[in-house]
Amino acid sequence: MLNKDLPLPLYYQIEEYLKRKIEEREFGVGELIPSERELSERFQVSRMTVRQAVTNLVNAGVLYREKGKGTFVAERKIEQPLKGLTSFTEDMRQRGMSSSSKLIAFEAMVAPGEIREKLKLKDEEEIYCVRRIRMADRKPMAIETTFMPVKLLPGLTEKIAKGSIYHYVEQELGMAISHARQMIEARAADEEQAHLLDILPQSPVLHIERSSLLSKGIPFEVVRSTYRADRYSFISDIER
Amino acid sequence: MLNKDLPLPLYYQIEEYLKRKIEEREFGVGELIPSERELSERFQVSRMTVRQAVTNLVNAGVLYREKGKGTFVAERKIEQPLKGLTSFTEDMRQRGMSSSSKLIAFEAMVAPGEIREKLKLKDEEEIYCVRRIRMADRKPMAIETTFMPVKLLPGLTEKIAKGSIYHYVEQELGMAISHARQMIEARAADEEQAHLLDILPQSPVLHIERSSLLSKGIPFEVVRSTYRADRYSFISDIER
DNA sequence: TTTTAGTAGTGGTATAGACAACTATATTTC
DNA sequence: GAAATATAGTTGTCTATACCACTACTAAAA
Repeated sequence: MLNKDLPLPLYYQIEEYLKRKIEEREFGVGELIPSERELSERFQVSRMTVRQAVTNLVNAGVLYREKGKGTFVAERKIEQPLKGLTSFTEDMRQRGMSSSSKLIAFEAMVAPGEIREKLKLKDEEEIYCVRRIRMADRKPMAIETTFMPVKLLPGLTEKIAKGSIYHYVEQELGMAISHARQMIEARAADEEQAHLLDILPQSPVLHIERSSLLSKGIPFEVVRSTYRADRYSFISDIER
Repeated sequence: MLNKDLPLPLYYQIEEYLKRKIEEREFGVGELIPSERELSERFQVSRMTVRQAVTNLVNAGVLYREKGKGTFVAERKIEQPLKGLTSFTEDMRQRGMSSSSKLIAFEAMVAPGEIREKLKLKDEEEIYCVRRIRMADRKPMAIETTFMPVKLLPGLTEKIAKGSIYHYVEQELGMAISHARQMIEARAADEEQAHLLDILPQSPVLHIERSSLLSKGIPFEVVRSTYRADRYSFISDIER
């Protein structure tokens, strides 16, 4: 069942096995999975190795344990995983819509005070300011303004900014965004926003400001977005 | 340093030790903590036990590891922890405001179709419907309508509904809400909402619908809230 | 019939060791 | 001096075992 020659850890292969069985409904929601001792016997690994696999899935919310009884398959939280930390591109894809962008501003500038503080930059340090209209199914969905330190994105070009910056950062630069804080407000659209989003002035809009950090807590970006309320709702899962 | 007679696991005592040292700035942000072997030597426990403690703190985001180098103290994510899953009462307390409620409806009724589906109830099953105006610093902040299965809250009274239902559920009934899904939208206030919130009709409001589950995935409540946009913004932390 | 005690099975905690993969530094070799 | 090589220290993975606490069931005792 397991391949000891593969460069993949055994506990990881066991995780994949368990997830597959759950996916295939062989282990149904609320049901017991085989005991740790039985799995270690079946896969010919030590119980500690099985335990590492099961513990990871418990932490991920896929399984839960009850002392003296066994380990059970947890209720699925999600129809779509709907990870909170996704790019606009990915967000729209998950919602089953096509996405595109219209770049309306792309410049490097000295960071204004408020942004400088949030990105923890020194005085005079430069940032990119990228302003885009985000389209879903070819209709305006949001206005998005992104501020990022120039020093973190040496090779950023206008061409990249027209697509997915997240994709560039993760695939090309190999950096990973680890967490973010968001503030969500309801506002009334001003004249400019209404014009760009093709709605009436004073229409309700969802305003989101997100500050994202790379691993080790390095501030990466501040994003201010204004979404059409009639086309967008923000969904999040909350734990504990 | 550790007490082997205490009914507390050794790994837990090591977790507390490490968190204390970080709190006291003895292990500063970004600095190396002692290696796993050194800690196991110091506390006279096996390395696996130290590893369990460190792994838990890595999962909690307090530490991060780098292979071949060591384990480091992570940047603090939070000024206030700002847990997502809090009651209105707790939410306002964290924001430094006093909270109170005005009960405007409290009744048991057969669940309408939409709510029945979300709470996974059988036909004809009854729910409580609690409608409250939520006040912060004595001014209206939100209108909140809560739907809960009667069978889960046998002793719910109007008196309790005037205060914190979450407090009653957790402290008196001993049930714990484990996770929730929220949908957040921007809307324009209708006549009734505007009147209850003391704002002008068509003012922007934040509409939040939350579905909460107890452990093991039992649906507990559906809450629909309408917040004054000029007084409230929704803040959340997102991982990975 | 009811209660009590036993027993087998579960996850929870902990040990002592082993080797692999990776990083940084020092040493040797060219 | 520069490059290749050792080596010491780190986390990553894994083993084989042990005993504890808890649950569910069974068998014996009241």
